[in-house]
Amino acid sequence: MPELPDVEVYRRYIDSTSMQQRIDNVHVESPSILHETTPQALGRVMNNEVFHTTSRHGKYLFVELSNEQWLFMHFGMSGKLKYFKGQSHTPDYTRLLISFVDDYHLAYIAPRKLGRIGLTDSPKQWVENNKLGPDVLEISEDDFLNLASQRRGSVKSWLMDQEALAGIGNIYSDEILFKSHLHPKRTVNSLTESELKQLHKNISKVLNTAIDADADPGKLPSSYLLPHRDKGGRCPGCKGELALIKVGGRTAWYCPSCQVNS
DNA sequence: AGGACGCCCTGTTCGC
DNA sequence: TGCGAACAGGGCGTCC
Repeated sequence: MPELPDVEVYRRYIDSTSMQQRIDNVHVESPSILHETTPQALGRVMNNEVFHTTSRHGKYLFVELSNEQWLFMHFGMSGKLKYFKGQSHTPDYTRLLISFVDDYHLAYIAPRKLGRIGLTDSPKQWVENNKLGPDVLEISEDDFLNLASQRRGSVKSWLMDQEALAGIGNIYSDEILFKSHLHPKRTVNSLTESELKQLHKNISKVLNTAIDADADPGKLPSSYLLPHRDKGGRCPGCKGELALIKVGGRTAWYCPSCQVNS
């Protein structure tokens, strides 16, 4: 589930818990989550350093160490973080445990080991090498319109394509399309300029609202789709039953009355 | 280019 | 009740 809002909440969590503490151990429980590095290299680079700054691009979280190397984390479908005291309290499914002095720890938890973790000396370069599109909260209206003009296919697939726009996943694409009254299968080239401008505004509104709600769907306004996005769920607007289709191999929930494919 | 699919991985939910 | 199948989610690779 971790999409841009979740990752931004994790970034702030690290900022408020884990900065400026000497790292005295790095334990990799599941080496398969490492991307182009090894447990030994991770330990060598991180031991005796401290976290300096954090940043985020799309669904990727970057943490700068005091030696100017960066740790990056991606959370796959089930990843999260937990900061705690006392190693005996290590959560289940901890795949990476970063231990600070005085028995404080930061756990990277991922029941489904689909996330990945690695090192880079430049987040900017890393984003380029991995062909990530612009962070979707940073993109201007003009650039958004320009990107749309180069795109065909369904609007939902476009929003979720990390090479096109970085940060939106399945859950929040549904929410953004609901707020924009757009059917998930509407083609990008069929969208009017005014629909695109509205879509661009709604991306920021929805994602920022989610961040303010700690990326907890239960804390979102009941006028949002997500609290109702389940079997038997009803549209908070017209009260009609929500529908379920596959778009790009993903489950898309939408309101067939409020989001018409025309 | 983009859609359809399978795969990764595992806890949870569904169907018989 | 109990079992296995299907599903969820993000990303990547392959085929068309």
